[in-house]
Amino acid sequence: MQQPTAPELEILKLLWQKHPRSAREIHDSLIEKIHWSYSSTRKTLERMGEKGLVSIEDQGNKKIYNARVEKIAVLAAMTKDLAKRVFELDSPLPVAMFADSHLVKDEELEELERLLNQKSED
Amino acid sequence: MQQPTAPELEILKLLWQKHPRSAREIHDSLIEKIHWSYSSTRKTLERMGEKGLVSIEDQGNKKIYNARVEKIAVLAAMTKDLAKRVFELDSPLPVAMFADSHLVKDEELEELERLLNQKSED
DNA sequence: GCAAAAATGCGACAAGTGTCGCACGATAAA
DNA sequence: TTTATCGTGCGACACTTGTCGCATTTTTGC
Repeated sequence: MQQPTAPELEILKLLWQKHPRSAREIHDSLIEKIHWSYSSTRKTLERMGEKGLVSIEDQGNKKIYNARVEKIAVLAAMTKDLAKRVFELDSPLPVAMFADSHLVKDEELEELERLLNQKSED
Repeated sequence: MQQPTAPELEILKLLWQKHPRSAREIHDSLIEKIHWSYSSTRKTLERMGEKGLVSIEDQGNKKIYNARVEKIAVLAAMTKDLAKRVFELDSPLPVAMFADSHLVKDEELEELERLLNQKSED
């Protein structure tokens, strides 16, 4: 799975909270974290579509965006990348570490653990 | 501190093991992990010099390279980036997580912990 | 029905990165 | 000293990413 860049991740976080959303809605929520123009939000969304990170649907003449990658899967992949590529760890990191993240709900911890333990293809 | 890219990190890991080294030596060790040409190793080294990741010294007519950023500092920065940017965690991650990494010696755990606990400037 | 506001479709540009290749001076081996 | 090798200095090119702007088409509030 393609790893999202920093701004892309912020957009995904929004969509994970609630989707679908329009570019305008995403932009308005995003603006607090990323100070850039509406054009930048749109272009980033377009590129995320190309990468498969979001799906783009036409609703009449408007477009609406949905996250196309799963939250826990992305978080797990990024974590495993750090563990493996940076720390060269072979054993999986404990989920406990991330239990405090408000991004991860209790019910999701199990899934995160499962994914963390799963050996990834390099 | 500039975060190293993936290939840059591999080079740093080599230098942290033993430096200074020549471009040739680095390349020969690196080739097992990264399959690219000697030119690529050299260019990457050159760019790392510009970024301040390595220092480049002339020894006679040859050049030798030294890591210019500290191992534990880099590892801590990358870890904190994940915790904060990805998981939006405020409390620091426990060092225990990385105790198994062969990159981190026991004596270094303390320093890593100190750095992990240190709030970073965003 | 029309003008203002919003959404789209694109194109653009600079910076950063991955990845080479080539020409030239320095060195070491024959 | 002549040559084969090695190291260095650069330039180059394609792609990705950050970040916009503009011209058109739609939508919508009088």
